[in-house]
Amino acid sequence: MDIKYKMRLETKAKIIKAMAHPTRLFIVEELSRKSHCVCELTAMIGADTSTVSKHLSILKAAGIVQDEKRGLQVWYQLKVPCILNFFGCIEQVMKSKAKEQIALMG
Amino acid sequence: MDIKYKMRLETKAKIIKAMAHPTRLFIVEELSRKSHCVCELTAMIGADTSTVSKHLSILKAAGIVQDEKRGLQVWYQLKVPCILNFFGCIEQVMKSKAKEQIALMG
DNA sequence: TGGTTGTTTGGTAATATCGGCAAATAGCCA
DNA sequence: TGGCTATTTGCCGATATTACCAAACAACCA
Repeated sequence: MDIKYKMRLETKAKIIKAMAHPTRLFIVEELSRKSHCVCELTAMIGADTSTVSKHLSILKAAGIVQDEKRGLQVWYQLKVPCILNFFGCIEQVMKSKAKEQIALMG
Repeated sequence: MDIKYKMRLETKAKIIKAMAHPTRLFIVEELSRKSHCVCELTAMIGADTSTVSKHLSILKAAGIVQDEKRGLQVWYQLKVPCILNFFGCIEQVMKSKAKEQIALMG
């Protein structure tokens, strides 16, 4: 495991970690449908504005979303739609786990 | 955001979080090539056996890998190959970020 | 310019994650 | 059975993440 490969793994892990939070997952799913301003997302999530803003900055730093200032508001949009393909796989993991649960009970 | 959807998001986040670590990412990549026992992975990673074992148990709990006892050794294999599709997207994010860096430098 | 609204940043306390050591456990073999 | 090897579990200090409040910033408008 050379240093270069190690750094690559760390970079990848950071990007994945950016999505490893329920709120940020929600944001990504919502932005996959359409762009939203921080105020809209805050209303949907029901947390403090600063909390939502920080989640967005994490997603932005990871390169997953991008922002654009429009007057007073800041609008966010999904930058990498391929992220969505991934969700299908996650669902598959969930289904597989559910099946095992049932098998264990049967 | 009803409670059921919230729980679903938390479950998904847990699965993603399981991969959001360089060592666990390495394990997933290695297991995508072939099965390995804990001892092999430990040698490749160069950390304490207990540390590697814990990473494996996190991946197992998430439903990403499965284990099988063979004598003294425990062999792990990737359970959900679709996870690999995701890595392509992560690389895309990395490339997009790299491009921006270059653009910024002019 | 001063006030208002939308967003980000700084500080802080609660909680979670991580890695290594030591001890426990499991399976093999003499 | 006792010893040996491979793995897991318990514990603990160090570090990271999270959410909220308060304060700072930015852009608009009267």
